[in-house]
Amino acid sequence: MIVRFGYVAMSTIVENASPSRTMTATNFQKLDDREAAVRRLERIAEENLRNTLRLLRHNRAHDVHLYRLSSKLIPLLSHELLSGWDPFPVLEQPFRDIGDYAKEHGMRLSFHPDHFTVLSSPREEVLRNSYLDLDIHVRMLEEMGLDERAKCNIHIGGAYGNKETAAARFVDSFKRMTPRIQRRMTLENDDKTFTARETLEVCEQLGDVPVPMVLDIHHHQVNTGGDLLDEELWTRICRTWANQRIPPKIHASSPKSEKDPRGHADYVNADQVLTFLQLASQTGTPKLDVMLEAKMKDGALFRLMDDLRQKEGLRLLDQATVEIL
DNA sequence: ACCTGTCAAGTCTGG
DNA sequence: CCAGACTTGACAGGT
Repeated sequence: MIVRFGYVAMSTIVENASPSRTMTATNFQKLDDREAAVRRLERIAEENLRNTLRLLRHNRAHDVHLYRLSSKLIPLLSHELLSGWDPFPVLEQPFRDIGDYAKEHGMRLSFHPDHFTVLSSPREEVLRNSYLDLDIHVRMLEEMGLDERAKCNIHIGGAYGNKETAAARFVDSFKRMTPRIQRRMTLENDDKTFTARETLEVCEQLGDVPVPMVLDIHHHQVNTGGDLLDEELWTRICRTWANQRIPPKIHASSPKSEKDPRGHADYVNADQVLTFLQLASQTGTPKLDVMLEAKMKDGALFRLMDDLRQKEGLRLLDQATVEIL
């Protein structure tokens, strides 16, 4: 089994390369000249996109083929203060540059809209904003010229006292979206509410619109729902990735401490990751992508590779890829 | 240069 | 019904 590793949004190695610079809404309002303020937002967005491209070059130099884009590339986009603002024409070239580079080097890019995107919400306004947010994320992938293999990953959302009705509401809200958005989505189990099996069941319920599931092995560890992560569960998860033209993806991170097991540690424990990789390899998974969610970002990735180098039963293919033997 | 409280957005808990 | 926690990188304003 071939396993590629990636990291999220920012680098702890490349300096001054934030893809998430922003401006607060209060500060935007303080500026007298609205036109100038809007141009400043556009400059920040350009800089975020330029830094994203810098990070992709860094990734290329270190064989990292997997990267999650920052959701904060364009500050205050979709904020009501900026209704009517369309920054995309100005940002056309920087978006395309990112997409071109990613395609040229076979990189897998994704987004993870944050926890304000909640399709299980009973509140109409929350749902409407969630739709808008997803639309924007998909729009950015389209501006990059990336095909449907570039996904947006979200959680099921809140339970509101009744997980079953919440899940049903999620399914309903999901089905109301256009195929254009639906085909870009993946669903991930969370650390408090929807377990791996429950998330998988939602994916399976959406059957006619195939929605792959991203398994987060750390979330599963702190929210098992009593289920064992075994070959059967993994095989079912893999089935959601059939016909996607991309390998299944998982998220990996380690508990911050015993006191805060849900928090993310600086680095990732190699043995825990390896245990899962061996399970996946045994089920006959040919390829797997692993997104690391550690505080030290790419620093954690390279440390993990160093740690894996010492282990039996695998070999390093390059700086960010291993083969499980 | 460095430190601290605050930030657009949601949900859950506890008072 | 409302305040605070949760969680995170970055701002904003202070020293």
